[in-house]
Amino acid sequence: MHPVFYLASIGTPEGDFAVTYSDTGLCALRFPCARKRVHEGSAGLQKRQRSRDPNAWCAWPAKVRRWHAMTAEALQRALSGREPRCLPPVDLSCGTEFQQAVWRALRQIRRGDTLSYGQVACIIGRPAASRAVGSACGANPLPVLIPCHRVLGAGGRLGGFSGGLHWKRLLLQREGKTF
DNA sequence: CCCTAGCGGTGCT
DNA sequence: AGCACCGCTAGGG
Repeated sequence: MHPVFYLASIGTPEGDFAVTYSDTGLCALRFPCARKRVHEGSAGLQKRQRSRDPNAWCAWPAKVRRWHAMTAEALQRALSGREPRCLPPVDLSCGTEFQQAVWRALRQIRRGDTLSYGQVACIIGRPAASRAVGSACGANPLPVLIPCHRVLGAGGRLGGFSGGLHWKRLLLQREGKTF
């Protein structure tokens, strides 16, 4: 059974986000104007369908269309600093065990809260792996929705952000944090 | 502010 | 197996 991905985009005031669904859930989201392709280099993508093609859109399983509607609403809410009401099922299977452990931890950080990379490392039981936590955050396939922007450097430093620090600042600002 | 050493996961060769 | 990345951190100018 070959993997199937469904590609779409979500328009927001900040631009168009690209999203990808697998047959088990939402699996990737890219910031507007981010050139990097999702799942590049994988053996997958045998079959893919774009929302720009209305016929392809109609051919999407109902469940995926449902997920897409949920994702669009969640993204709008998250971008305006509110907590998403609900998310579609999420497919994080592209990550290693370590990365998935980090991503799970990130999902527990509530709006308006922040942790340091070191604190996340402690939470997942690898207190010396703060640097690796940073790498795992950078590999987060669902930025914004999995709030890697809520992880800061020790001592309240802003730290990094793969998608560009302006996004991190904006997201934190929308959640009432000043940077 | 800078620099350094030490750290752990990941991907490429 | 080795190695060069990295969204790190603590310590010392």
